[in-house]
Amino acid sequence: MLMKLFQLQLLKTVVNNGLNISRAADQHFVVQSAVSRQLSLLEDELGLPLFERKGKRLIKATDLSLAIVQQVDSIELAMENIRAVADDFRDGRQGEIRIATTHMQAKYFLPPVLNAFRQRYPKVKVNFLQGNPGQLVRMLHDGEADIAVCTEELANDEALLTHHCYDWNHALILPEAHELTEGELSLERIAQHPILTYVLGFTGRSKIEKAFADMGLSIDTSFSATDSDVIKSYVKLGFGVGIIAKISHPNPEEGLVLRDLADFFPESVTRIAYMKNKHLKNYITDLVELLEDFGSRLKAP
Amino acid sequence: MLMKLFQLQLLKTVVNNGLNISRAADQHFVVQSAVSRQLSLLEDELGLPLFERKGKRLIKATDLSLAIVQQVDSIELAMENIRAVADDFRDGRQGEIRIATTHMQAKYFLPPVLNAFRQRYPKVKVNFLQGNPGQLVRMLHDGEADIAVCTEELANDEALLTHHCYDWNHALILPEAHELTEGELSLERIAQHPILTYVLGFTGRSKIEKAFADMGLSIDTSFSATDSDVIKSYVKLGFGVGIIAKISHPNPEEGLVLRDLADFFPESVTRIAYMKNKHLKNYITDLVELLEDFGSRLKAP
DNA sequence: ACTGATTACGCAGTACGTAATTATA
DNA sequence: TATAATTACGTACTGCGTAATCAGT
Repeated sequence: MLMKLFQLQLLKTVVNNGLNISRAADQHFVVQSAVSRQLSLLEDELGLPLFERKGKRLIKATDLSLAIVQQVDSIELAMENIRAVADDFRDGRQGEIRIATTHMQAKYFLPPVLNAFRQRYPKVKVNFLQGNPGQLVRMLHDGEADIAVCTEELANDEALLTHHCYDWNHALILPEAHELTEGELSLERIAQHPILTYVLGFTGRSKIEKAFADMGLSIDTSFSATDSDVIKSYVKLGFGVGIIAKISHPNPEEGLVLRDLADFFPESVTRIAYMKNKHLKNYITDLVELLEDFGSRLKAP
Repeated sequence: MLMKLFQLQLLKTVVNNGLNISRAADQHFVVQSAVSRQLSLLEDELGLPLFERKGKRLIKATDLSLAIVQQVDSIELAMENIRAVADDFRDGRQGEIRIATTHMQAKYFLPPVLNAFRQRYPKVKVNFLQGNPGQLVRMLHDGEADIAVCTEELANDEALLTHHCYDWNHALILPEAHELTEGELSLERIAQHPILTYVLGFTGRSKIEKAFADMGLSIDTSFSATDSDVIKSYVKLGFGVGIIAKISHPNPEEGLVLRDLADFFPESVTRIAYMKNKHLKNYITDLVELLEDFGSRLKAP
């Protein structure tokens, strides 16, 4: 086991920085020559090249390098786990939690949950990382976030463990006095108006598309946002009718009318996810439980 | 990440050697004081004790230590994987393979498979590690073996990946001129004789016990062995009737009679197993395929 | 010319070994 | 008294930084 962990980490950083040794050196707070030397030593020990070179320029990472980088990920995770366990034992009531989530969850679902959490763990720092579901998954993989809360994508990733949180439905949000505020609703009627909803990859957008397509209806979705509030604002301004998560309009609001669309789109499921092999600090485990509790209580009256 | 890998490995060795620092030091080819110092430094860094001490004696590993040891396992696996991948790239046609298996597989199923394997990879060294199924699983976990081939236990272990290999049945092995060589067989008739079969935990022994118990029959199993050959020898000497895997008596043999017992005991399944996160060298992957091929061909005439 | 990788050399810090010290069984 | 862990001290080695060199764009 002469192979040093630091050498492996350097390799990872080089590979993840476009094969630029200088940049990698900066990130590890050492000079280029040091990195160059360590990588040479590693190559010597393995008896194989880590890069395809053109003179002194690195052209391409070998398959070996890529395989090593994967293993380094797992090693670094284990190292972080050790630190996390130690933190738990030192003082399980303080620390930090990084929650990757979407705007909708952060604004409409999480506030009461985090309020309860904060009462139990007043010393834990809570950080939000926002992004689309694809980005959230990446954040988990890269160790930038501890847990993710969102609606799509999470279920299909082998490396993730997920918990069910809550089910929700879409709703129509209309300007006051819009013709759709009256009478029986139908996808046909809705399709005749410009539709304001979430950007692709977000909070159930795919289900909306599909429902209209299945009925052979084409819709005008020239306006989309990641964010229910933005959608509501433009609905108010008369840009069209909004389709948003029902829970993102909890209270009646001046100038807006909400109508349920549960009959037209399938239920969406919000889930909690984290990396399978990651050690969850005790307060994170507790937060996951809180999320499940609050989630299941949403259904009940 | 000041935490050094070597420190963590020392900790693991100490924990796995009854908290004896001196012994751990020997295993790593350093002196006691060095280990003692490194562990102190690790404790300082983590800010927590790794052991409960009574004066200068180590009494007990803390939960923290145990958690660390787990993570170290995963780190060491990753390191070995890196070496394995490198070996593959250097020369994928040579190396070593350590097969953990039982006597029955080693003697009656594996020979033709390994013959085929040897022709493809003449330079690969093949090592057998024999043991009972429980030991085989431990060998996989501890990295002493690359793959295991056996009948029981393998299916329930979360950390293992398994492949189906082949199904087999039990058979009765009798001395010539035994009364059971004639007439219709039944568990009742068999139960009237002393039964020679495998020791507990082996090759379907549990299924034998159960079949008799389900019929309310008690059997005399005062003699048992891990090994079909031993059983056969004693059957020949008139110690009783043998129940063995049918495939461990492929050819007629002077003084012995074989009768099928497929109707009385459920089929047993032989499986191939290896650690989920382990990198399999290409020739190991090939061997697994060979095992599956030969296994599936057993059924066909 | 300039960016970026490799090689050469002196220096500092880390970790080992020897040995003395302390504590338990 | 014997075994085993901790502490003290001198030494060797590993790996950094500075700087010079070399190779592409």
